[in-house]
Amino acid sequence: MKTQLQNYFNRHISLTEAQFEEVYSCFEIKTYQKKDLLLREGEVCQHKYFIIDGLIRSYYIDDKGTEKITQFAIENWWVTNTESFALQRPSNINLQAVEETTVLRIKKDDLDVLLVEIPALEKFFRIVAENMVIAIQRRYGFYMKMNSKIRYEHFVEWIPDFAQRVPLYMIASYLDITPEYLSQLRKG
Amino acid sequence: MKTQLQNYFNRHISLTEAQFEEVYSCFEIKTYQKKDLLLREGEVCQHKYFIIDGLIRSYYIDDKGTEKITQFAIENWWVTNTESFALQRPSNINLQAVEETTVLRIKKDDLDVLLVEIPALEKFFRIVAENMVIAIQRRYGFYMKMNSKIRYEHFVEWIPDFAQRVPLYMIASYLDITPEYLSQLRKG
DNA sequence: CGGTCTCTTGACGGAGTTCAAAGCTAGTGG
DNA sequence: CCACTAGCTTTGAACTCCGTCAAGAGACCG
Repeated sequence: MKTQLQNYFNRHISLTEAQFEEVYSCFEIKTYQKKDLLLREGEVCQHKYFIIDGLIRSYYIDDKGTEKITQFAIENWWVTNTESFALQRPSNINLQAVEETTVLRIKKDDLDVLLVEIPALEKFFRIVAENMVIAIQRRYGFYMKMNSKIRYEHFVEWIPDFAQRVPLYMIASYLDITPEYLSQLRKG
Repeated sequence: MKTQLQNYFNRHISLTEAQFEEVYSCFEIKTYQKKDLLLREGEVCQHKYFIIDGLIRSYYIDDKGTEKITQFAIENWWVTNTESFALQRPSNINLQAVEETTVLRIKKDDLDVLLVEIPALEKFFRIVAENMVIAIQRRYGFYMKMNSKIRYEHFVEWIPDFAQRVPLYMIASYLDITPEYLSQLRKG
């Protein structure tokens, strides 16, 4: 658990043992049961979460009362609602555990202090943010180019892991297809 | 021009006069004519651009040979192809001046050096990257929720500036509508 | 003026949604 | 170990939004 986080930091920056200890001491271990909410729509997001094990989804409820999934995240991913966290505004999405999920989480206040004390962390989170930009752009780029069928095939092929662990109707929602139409696609 | 950049830095961090001079000395002034390319598909993106004046679009050509616009940027915005720049991979998009455009640009190599010498810049670009995440998520979030008509109305109302300076068919492309259908929408 | 770039019109077709209903499946309690 | 229920997936028919194609009308520029 501790080494899992440490390995992640070491991918991008090098912290001394003492520095990492200081960082780690700011994190809190939390386990969420299936369907527990990490963040509720309307609340201000106070944490960044590093997923040790499990699966988180980010979703909102549209005008018609339908759940719309905007993101999945698994082991070794960072999750938060960037907008709510950075600007300290009410969140427009929910974060929910799809499975039983264990995370290391850090409070915004603690992170702000750490960023001042250990400037290398600025670089770390800059890179994390840039990678997020790249990931989001890739996703929506692909998304706009391809039709539903190809989106689904790509999803299954590219992240088979998710296809196993997540019910179909959630995949449909994430791909912005109705479950009914996805059903059609899987037939033919 | 110099103060325009300085003001932008000061929004997020405070640099001493000497530090800013060092930073500024790494930037180069460039003016592009209408239709000039700042970055061509297939090239590796070597610069971040800060727009002093003008209007840039980011686009690619799809399978059918149609231009697809993924982004507009104007005065006081940063532009680059994040993926190509950060990972030093061939770009999948073009950056082009829609009007005559003046920018301050910085090379990746020079920026990398600056980031080491002036760690405050790490914070600056972390925030810029986070803001980009927020902007992209807002855009595509809105995008997925709303139909073409509302997307167009929102675009005109929200950024009337662009609606003035950019031909309709580019707006259509950006909103992922055909020019023909946009024409329909504007009628009714 | 002639050409190129931009915007509009209308007929048609297709991808994907909606609605209503039924079939499956797995977990739960008796 | 069976029965029941809630959660998940499938079906099919009607409908809608939006793209495609082909053509024409302005508008701007040399």
